[in-house]
Parts: sequence; structure tokens; C-alpha cells
Amino acid sequence: MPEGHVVHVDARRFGQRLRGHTVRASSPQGRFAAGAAALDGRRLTAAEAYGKHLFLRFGGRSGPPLLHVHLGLIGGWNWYDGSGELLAGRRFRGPDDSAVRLRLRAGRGAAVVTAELRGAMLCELIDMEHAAMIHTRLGPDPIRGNADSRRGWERLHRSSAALGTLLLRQDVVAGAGLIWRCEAPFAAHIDPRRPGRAVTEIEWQAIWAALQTMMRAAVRRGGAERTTRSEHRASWGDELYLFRRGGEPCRVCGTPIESQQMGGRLVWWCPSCQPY
DNA sequence: GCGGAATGTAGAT
DNA sequence: TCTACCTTCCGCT
Repeated sequence: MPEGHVVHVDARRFGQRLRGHTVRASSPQGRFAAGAAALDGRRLTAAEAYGKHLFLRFGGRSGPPLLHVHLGLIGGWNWYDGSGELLAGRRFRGPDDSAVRLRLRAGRGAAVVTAELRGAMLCELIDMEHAAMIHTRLGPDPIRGNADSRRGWERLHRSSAALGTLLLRQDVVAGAGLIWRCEAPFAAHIDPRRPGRAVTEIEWQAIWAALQTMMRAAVRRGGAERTTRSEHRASWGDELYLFRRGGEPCRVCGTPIESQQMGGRLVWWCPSCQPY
């Protein structure tokens, strides 16, 4: 469910609210009991997102230094203040502990902050070597300042797969999801069905620039954990032109927006604004 | 109130 | 290729 920008927002929250603090860790659900025990009493020293992967680094005694979390389709973090008030994360409101894979808490009294993880596909302790392997596997992340877009280009321009399929591949663009695989080709005026190898380098640069602009703006907005059918128009404003707008007139030229299955999921495009 | 889909992908088969 | 994750949202009764 969450795309890369959501993971970056959570990484920032960890950096701002828990970094430098010794955390109490627990796994009410039990599935991460051993991992939580290994984290309990250690200090969070760094929080970083790479694509849709979150890495939290812990100091202190020996043991794997990194917590690696991938939210998958339905996972998410909820944040609470000392009084139990929800600070961020609109989902998982229930007080039920039975699904809380990991709870991290730090601070005293009114300054207590709690982060709760539910529904994650992956929650594990790993060493630096393992993290380096994951980084190597991933393509450039448009949200990160040091991303090398040419690495994505190398993988894209040799492929006969459709652009819309390639943009979902995390070894081409780390962090892109269904929203951006539609919106970036629209911004770059390219039909998402066009094969990767028929995309020129200039066009790739336009796609990359659009990904950077839109995904970074989404991080700045923060909070937008998920956009629903009824509210995504309001919460994303004018920034989504195509996503879930099949059949509606294109907001640039008025041509009805088309859609089709691509890789088992829908992709939308404007047949007039996005030449094949 | 109920059932299926969804902004995803690692790991099992 | 299938399943896990086990959530929220949405459309249907």
C-alpha cells in the first residue's frame, strides 16, 4: 500500500522523535519477540529510507545493528504521544495489541513517544552486509539526494517491457509505485505502454525529474499515508492527473483517460497527451 | 453488515 | 506461481 514517500516520512519521524533516545522495545503480537528483546534498551542512532525499505540503526551492545522493515501492501506505523493521542498514521486506530508486531517507546512523562508497527511484510534484524546487499539490489531512489538516475536508465533502455511495468520494478526506480508509474509518464508526455528501449535518454531525464518533483513534494506534505477514492482529490490537490481517473476527461486536453491492466494492475494514461 | 480489493514484494513451492 | 501480511476502504446487500 505505501509507496516510497510514505517510508521516507516515517524515517524522518524516527529521526526527529526517537533518534538519540534509548528505546523500550516489545512485540505484543509476539511474532517479533526475540527481535524486540534484542533491541530493548539500545539507542537509536540513525533512521534511513531507501526506496520502500526502512533501516533503523541501533547502538549499544553487540548484535545486529539494523532493524529492517518493509511494509508490504498493508503495513504501517502509528505514532502516539505520552497521553496515547495519535500523532501520525491514520490507520490502525484500534487499541488492540494483538496485531502490534513491534512497539518502540522512548522519553519520559509527557515527552514519551511511541511508534507501533502492524501488518508489515518484513521486520527483521540484519547486519550491515545484508543492508548493503539490499541497497545494491535497488535502483536509484528519486527522493534521496545522492541518487544516480543513470543506473535506472541502464536497466530501462535495454528492456522490451513496457515503461509502466519498468517503473514498478524496484531495481529501476526504488520507491516508485502505482501512483508514480502513471503520473510520471504523463508529466513526461510518454505512453506508459511504450517499451523501455523505445524511450530516449532525454525522455528518461524528464521522467526522472517528474519522479523527483512529485515524490519529494509528497514527502514534504507528510502525513499522506494513503489516499482513498473519496479523499485523494482533496489531499493531493492538483498533483494527481490520472490515478484512478479512468474515463474522466484529461485535465489538460479533455480527452477521456484510458486504462488497462499492466502487470496485473491498472495503469492510466491520456491517449492525446502521451504519444506512443 | 459483509466480502473483496488495494499505493507491494519476499519467500515458499 | 502462490501465499503471507491481517490493515482500511468501498461497493454491495
